[in-house]
Amino acid sequence: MINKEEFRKKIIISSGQIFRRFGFRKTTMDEIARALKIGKSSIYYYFASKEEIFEEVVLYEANVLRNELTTAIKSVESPVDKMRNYVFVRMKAFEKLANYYNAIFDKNLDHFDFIETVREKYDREELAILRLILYDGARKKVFNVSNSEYTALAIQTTLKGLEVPLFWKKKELNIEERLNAILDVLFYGIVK
Amino acid sequence: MINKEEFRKKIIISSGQIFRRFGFRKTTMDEIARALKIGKSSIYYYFASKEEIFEEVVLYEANVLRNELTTAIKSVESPVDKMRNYVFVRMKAFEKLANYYNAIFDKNLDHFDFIETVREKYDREELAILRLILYDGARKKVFNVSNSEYTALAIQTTLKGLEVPLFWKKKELNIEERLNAILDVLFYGIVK
DNA sequence: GAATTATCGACCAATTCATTCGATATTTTT
DNA sequence: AAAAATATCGAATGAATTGGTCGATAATTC
Repeated sequence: MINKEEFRKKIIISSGQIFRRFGFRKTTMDEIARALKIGKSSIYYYFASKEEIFEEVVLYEANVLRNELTTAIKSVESPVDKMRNYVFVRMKAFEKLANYYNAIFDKNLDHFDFIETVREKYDREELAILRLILYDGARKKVFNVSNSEYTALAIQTTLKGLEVPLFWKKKELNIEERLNAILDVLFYGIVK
Repeated sequence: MINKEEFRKKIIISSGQIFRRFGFRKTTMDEIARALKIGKSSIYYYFASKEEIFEEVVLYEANVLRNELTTAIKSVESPVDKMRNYVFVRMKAFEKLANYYNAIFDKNLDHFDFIETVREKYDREELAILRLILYDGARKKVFNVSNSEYTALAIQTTLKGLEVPLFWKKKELNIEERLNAILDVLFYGIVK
């Protein structure tokens, strides 16, 4: 009916929801199998281990976010709108990310470096995107930035600042109400 | 510093958060102890078993909801406002209840009857409250109900209808957006 | 009908977990 | 300050859970 690769993806998506909800340790292979209505041993035909599934879930989820952000940027023309959209979507994504942080920090620390690598890569990409938007905006004289590199770093840091509560309380953030305030602060002094 | 009964309550509140988040099975005594910064064995000085803690958590949480609802009713005068407040608070409470349903259904089915008893009691009380408000409103001629008993049952059934999704998907309901619609439907044909 | 692909039940070793228990602090009472 | 009562904990345990293996056997493809 469907090929192996597709079924792997099916497992990734399904188990992703469980990992997100319960974290790595508290998610059992039995649960993953039950959710897919297959035998537990069948999973090992597609994946070598629980860890492998989890790592692919993280990778997959990172890609989903990447795509959402790319779409958000492409859907508008002006650099100002691009930046606004990016920040908006990225902030909305935190609510989902919150659950992944639980899953990740719950994990045995042995393979923590894998997550770190994924995150570092994501951060580098983000920085490049921000830099590009800012640079373009400066060129078109809608942004008032002298050094796109530094401003990109500043914006990213603000964005990261929103994540900090996730490390402390395992609750969703109330992004909605802060959204406009933060957007204003971010753009104050940048937009001409 | 504080007496035994107070410390029991502390345990109930603290472990309640964990139960709510992970369910009965996935909550460990170690976690409960760690959250309270005490040794695992110390818990058994206050409670006989994990089950006992859980049951008291359910009881406690039911009381919290009870109080919230009572306050919501007492804070206003007219029967119409009372009814509106009750329905509103009860609906808002679902978001919290959603987590408890997870905790409860996750539990071994052996002691399911305990939960059922608690719920039945709660339902009876709710019915009495609704009936009282309706009866009072009818007497004051602000409600157009001929049989408070039946109307109370109808309203409770609608309220319960909102819970059904909790049995299927383990997600919070988006109460907010349905709120006004449902309030309108509920009161349509009742308020004079 | 042989070869390949996919699924599964039964099993295992390792770990996790709730609970027990004796020892020892800490506080209260006498 | 001794005795009694209250409170805390580390270590141990037996039972249950869990990630993973393996051989058998379907189901599908060639």
